Amino acid sequence: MSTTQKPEDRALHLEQFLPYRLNVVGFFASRALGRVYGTRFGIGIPEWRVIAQLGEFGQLTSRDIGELSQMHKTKVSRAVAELDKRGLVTRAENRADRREAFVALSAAGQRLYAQIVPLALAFEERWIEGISADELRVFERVLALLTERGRHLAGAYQTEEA
Amino acid sequence: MSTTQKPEDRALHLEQFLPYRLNVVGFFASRALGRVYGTRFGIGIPEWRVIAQLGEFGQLTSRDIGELSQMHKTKVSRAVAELDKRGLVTRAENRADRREAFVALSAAGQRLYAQIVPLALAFEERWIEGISADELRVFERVLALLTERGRHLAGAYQTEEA
DNA sequence: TGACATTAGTTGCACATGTAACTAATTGGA
DNA sequence: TCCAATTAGTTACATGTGCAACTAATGTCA
Repeated sequence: MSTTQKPEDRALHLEQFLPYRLNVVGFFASRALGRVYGTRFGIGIPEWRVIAQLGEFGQLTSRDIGELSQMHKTKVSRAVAELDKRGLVTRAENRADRREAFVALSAAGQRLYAQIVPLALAFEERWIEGISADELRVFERVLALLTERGRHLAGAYQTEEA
Repeated sequence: MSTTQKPEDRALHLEQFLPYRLNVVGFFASRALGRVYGTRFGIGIPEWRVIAQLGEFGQLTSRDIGELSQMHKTKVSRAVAELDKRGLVTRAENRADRREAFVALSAAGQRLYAQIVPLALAFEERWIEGISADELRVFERVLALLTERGRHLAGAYQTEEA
């Protein structure tokens, strides 16, 4: 017998297994942020993502929001409906294509956005504190690559690009 | 007015926002793996984590499994029950402490584990292919740091360490 | 023009999951 | 010894979410 091992014969250690590790850190991120938004503003992650995109881009259709923030269209639909119910967004039918509607932050929504953004940035700041710029650059580059490959390995949602 | 900006006055770009990015990549990881296990073996992520830990450590209580694999005790309970129903694990009461039970892979479970491990490792391999060892080292170190901080920022489950 | 395909968005349904409450067993003092 | 506190594990309940099916509007092509 050979002592050489095919990569596939290596042992598996879950705590070193990259997909597992990424899932865990993503879970922590989501949970920590959800705690910030939830306790102070009473909104969840999907609602936060909608607000963030509208705050950045001003006016979007639900379809756009879903594509930009990687959310299933039903999740977007429900988040927008919830924000509408709370008066944080407005919906205006596109008269050139009456299937879709332009969603935008209301005045109250803009005030909320202005409150959340500093908290979000401070949260991020505290999280990456002490990590060198060089290391962060490498980390973010690898992360972008893994995300792009992951998107394909995962197989897209119906609504995402084919 | 000063032109200097406090960090908190920076604009927010969701697609650059680290918690968001980590959550997205973690979602892709989970979904891609779930596809592999689900289509070929009919098991989900929680079941896979239980199997992985038992394959690695041989015999564990549900409590241990939850701690090692970062899962809520109810998720572990249900996953173990499901695997038990399929005959993939065995449960043996600990006679020294009859509250808990030792869970282990059955013969069928061990065969399944032996089948899954190469697939999981190949999946990981394909995912990180082409990334230099140096970059990966940096990436994993930063990832470990972010995970540890995220664990605290997220606040622990009831069952995790206080 | 008309028929079929496509798209934006919503909703019914089934399922997964966290919280809280629970049972049963054990531990730790007074 | 006895009672309160703790722990392992399960379950009822409410909620979140994806898929499939749906409606309404638009695009396409003959």
